[in-house]
Amino acid sequence: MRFHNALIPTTKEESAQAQVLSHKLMLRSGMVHQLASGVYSSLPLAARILRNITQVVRQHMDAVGAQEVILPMLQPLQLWQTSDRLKQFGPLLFQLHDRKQMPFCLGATHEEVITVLLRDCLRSYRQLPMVMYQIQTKFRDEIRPRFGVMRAREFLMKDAYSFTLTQQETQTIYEKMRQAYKAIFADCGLQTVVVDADCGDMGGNTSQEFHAVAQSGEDVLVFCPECNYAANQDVLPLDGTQQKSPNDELESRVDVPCPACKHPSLKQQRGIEVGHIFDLGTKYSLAFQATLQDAAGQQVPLHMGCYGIGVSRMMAALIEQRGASGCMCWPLQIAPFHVQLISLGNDATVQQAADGLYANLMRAGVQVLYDDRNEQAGVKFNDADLIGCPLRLCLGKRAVQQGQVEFQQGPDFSKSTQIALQQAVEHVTCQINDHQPETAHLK
RNA sequence: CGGGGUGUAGCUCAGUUUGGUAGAGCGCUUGGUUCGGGAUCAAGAAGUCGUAGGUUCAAAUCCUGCCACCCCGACCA
Repeated sequence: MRFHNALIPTTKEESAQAQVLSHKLMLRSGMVHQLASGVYSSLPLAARILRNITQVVRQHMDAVGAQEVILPMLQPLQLWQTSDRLKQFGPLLFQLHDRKQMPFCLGATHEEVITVLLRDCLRSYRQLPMVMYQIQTKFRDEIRPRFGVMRAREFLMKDAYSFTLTQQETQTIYEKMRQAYKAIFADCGLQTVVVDADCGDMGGNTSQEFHAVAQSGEDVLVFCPECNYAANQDVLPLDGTQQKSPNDELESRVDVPCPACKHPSLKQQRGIEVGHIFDLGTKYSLAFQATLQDAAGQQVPLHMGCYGIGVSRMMAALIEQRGASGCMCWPLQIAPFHVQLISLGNDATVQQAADGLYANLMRAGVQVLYDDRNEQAGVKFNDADLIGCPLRLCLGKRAVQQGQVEFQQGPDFSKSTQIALQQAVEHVTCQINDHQPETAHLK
């Protein structure tokens, strides 16, 4: 993509609206544009990043045998009455009416829809287990949208639902999904931890959350320094005197005994919830009479699990973990472009060389953002820092005369190496092909 | 929903106290000099001052209602 006619409206000044790093950086780098509170357009950079994240998600979901579907965003409100969720979830739903005054809502989540679908379409228990997933926009009229796409009213989510005949089978799939989730976050270069969580409005028995550890996180997590107990602080019984939030420090502690090993205090950290998995039990299958005959000829309600990933929130979480004021470096597999190619000055030979290199990179299948604008070096470098492509190629007059190009690799762009112009494409493709997804630390 | 704050050019803001014909910087357009970390000179375009009503000879400025957005709390991926 050539920069001069790309929709990448970077800005020198910071928006007054943004408070957290990821929001500031997304606005400054021209990734997103706010249309209303909690409602954002994704510009080309963000769209490409989201596409890359969803690609990783699809790979892992397909690998565990989940089947991709597309469920309706428009849902009859009646479904939510049937599942008895209208009371708790009602205010969160965007509700509307069709021309006959039938009440509808925009999909905030899809347990009801998927249960009805599988109830009507499953023929035999022999088809089980079955796992369905979709990647779709969700609508929630959040009490308080904030921090840009971090808590938006319209956001991109991957939601999956599993159906089995027994609780044990659900447990097996739950564990498979847990492993898949770890792999997804690791492949995306996001450092996450898994903690025990509250089931909330979803209902069901067990649930665990995946958190990207970050100081700007909205959740407080607790960890036992002795055993491997880890939980969202919400599930701990705290009295008013105990310190609820870990102030400004990255880590702090709370004097509550570990529920697992009775160690007298727990470590606290903040996290951004990027994934949540639930064992739903039979709550929805009972409500919608989603049953099948088992081998003994008995009608039994299906056991369900559900598994969500906040795709657009992951994008923000990556910036929180990897960004700094005015600069970012995306993991190669998620980056909007592999390479940012920068031509410096308006010398004709430089431009010619850069045009040629751009064409060759494109031909080799490299995703490249070519800054072909007639701008000062400083402008181009600053924009490159903001956009955060992990590889950078820089062509100046001196280098071109010597048949060389400057190569840089994030996150430390202060170092650079000179490589022969002729070898540049090969060098870059090697970097891309040899790249191993960064393995994030997992608990 | 309660508490706090902000709405003036595409963006960041001044001007509001004390009413008197709309300002700056950045960005944008045209031309010149520059060209490896947001350069510079000259000329220019751009605003129903969130919105509706009121007070007044006169309102961005004073009064009332409404709306939007941001921040602090309960909710969630």
